[in-house]
Amino acid sequence: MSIRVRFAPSPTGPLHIGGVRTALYNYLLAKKEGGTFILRIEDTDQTRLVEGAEDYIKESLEWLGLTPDEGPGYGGDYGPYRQSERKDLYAQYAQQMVEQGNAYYAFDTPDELQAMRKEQEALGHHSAKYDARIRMQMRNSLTLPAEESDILIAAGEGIIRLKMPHDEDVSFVDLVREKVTFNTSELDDKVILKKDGMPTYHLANIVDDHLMKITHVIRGEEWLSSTAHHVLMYRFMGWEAPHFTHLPLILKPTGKGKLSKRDGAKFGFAVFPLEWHDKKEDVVYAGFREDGFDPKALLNFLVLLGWNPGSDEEIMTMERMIKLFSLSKIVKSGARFDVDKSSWFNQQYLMNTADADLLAPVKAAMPEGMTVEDSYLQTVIGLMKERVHKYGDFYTEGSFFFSAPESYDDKQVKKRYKPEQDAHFDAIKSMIAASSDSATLADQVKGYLKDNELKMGVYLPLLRIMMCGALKGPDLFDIIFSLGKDEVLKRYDAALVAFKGMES
RNA sequence: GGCCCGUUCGUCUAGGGGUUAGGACGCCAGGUUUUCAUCCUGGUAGCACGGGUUCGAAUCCCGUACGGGCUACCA
Repeated sequence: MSIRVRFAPSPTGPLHIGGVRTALYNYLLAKKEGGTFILRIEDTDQTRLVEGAEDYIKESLEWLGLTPDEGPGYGGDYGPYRQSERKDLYAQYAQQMVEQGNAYYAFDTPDELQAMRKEQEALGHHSAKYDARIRMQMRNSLTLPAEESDILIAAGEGIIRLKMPHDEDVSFVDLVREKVTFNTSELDDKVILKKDGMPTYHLANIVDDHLMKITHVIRGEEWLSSTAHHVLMYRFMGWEAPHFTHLPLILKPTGKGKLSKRDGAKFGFAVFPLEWHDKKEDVVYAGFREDGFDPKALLNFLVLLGWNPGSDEEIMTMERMIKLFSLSKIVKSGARFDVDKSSWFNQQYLMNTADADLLAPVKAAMPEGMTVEDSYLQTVIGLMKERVHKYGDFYTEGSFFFSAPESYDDKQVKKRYKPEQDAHFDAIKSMIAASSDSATLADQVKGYLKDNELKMGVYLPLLRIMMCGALKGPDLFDIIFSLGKDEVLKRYDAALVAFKGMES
């Protein structure tokens, strides 16, 4: 049977980086095995829906290149792929479990539940669960006379809870952790069908995974504790459960807790693939795209956060990741997000990509109001790409390619510049004015310096500062030829004036 | 608190009874360069702790500590 996996986010906000990695692992397994990668929108909590979140999720997946084979807007034979549109499907299964004695109706109001928890707390039971010990004290179809429950059910007052069996070990195999066991007496009677007729995650999940013929569930570790409930439900329904794989969480750089929404601003990096404007909070959360990352580099960085190919190979294309991916090499422990390494991956990507392929994304990162010719920009890309980490860096680190320096490294100038050098600089200037190509000019200038017993370490750095403002950047003569003679001579004159103003 | 999961350089990880505990990021030093970056060479730094099992434990077992997750009519 061919593999079918799903990525099932909830549209309650932007997709975060942990979700991106979950999507990636699902995608990789599907592609490796010639299977199907499905996007399912888990929007069963109508109160937490956020406008634009579903579109954001899709746009993110598209940007990353993790395009679903099936999903809302992507077609597929197992739709609809939005749980809210499948609402009518779920009740019958919950109903079936009630009839089988595996579930029951409960009528407790939120107030009553809260009162129960308070009461239990007072008795010393920390965060009490609605479980076998408690359920006979509550208002439900197990405790109320049948006629009374029937009336309440008919009036739409009931919700459906799973009835956990008494003292039974439920085990399942997690492909990363091997065997995991829970005892049902530790498990609560989870709500599976809510008052509004919507299923909770647990019901919707197993029903849809079954109906959509999902073979492998790959999700975050936060779901590990409820997996026993899911396994039990598969058993109640007489369905075969899929294989489970729980992914270690991505932690804050401090290692304290899982990475969350606000950590980006706190630690200085994006936690979302795309920038997200939270209208409710009126906050803009940074995105990797807007920060100048290439999605391929991001994915390469993420795939190694919790998985390895079993070798020292680190720089991988998507094809390579697909080829090498395997669930058995997924790591068990949580991984911290390392900003430095993420930007190293992006730099590696830049260095290994052809200038022409970099043109479009670099253009996209261009500051507002700037206009640059493609051919020139491509030259700059070629000269700068091993010196930058992100797309925007071409304009900041390489600002001198686009405008004359606004200031000069005066410390370095003072160290080297003397007015007596002016005559030699004039000679160099005329060489530039007469030059026709970079290599020849370099030879001429260096030859001149040698012939006159002048130090390269004095004149060349000064010439560079005239062009760039500081001692950094690509080959000096390449810069000169990229800028063009007019611009070079203009900068030359302006710099010399500035240099003279500095010494004194 | 309870249950579940985890713990190898600062970080990401390899190694799963006998290894000088390997690689990558970062950092440091040297080389290359007019400079920066790249590149090359070298260095820094780690098996959480305590008991067992064993001729031998980073590796297997138990305990402890620490960390994480879950503990909603949220996902």
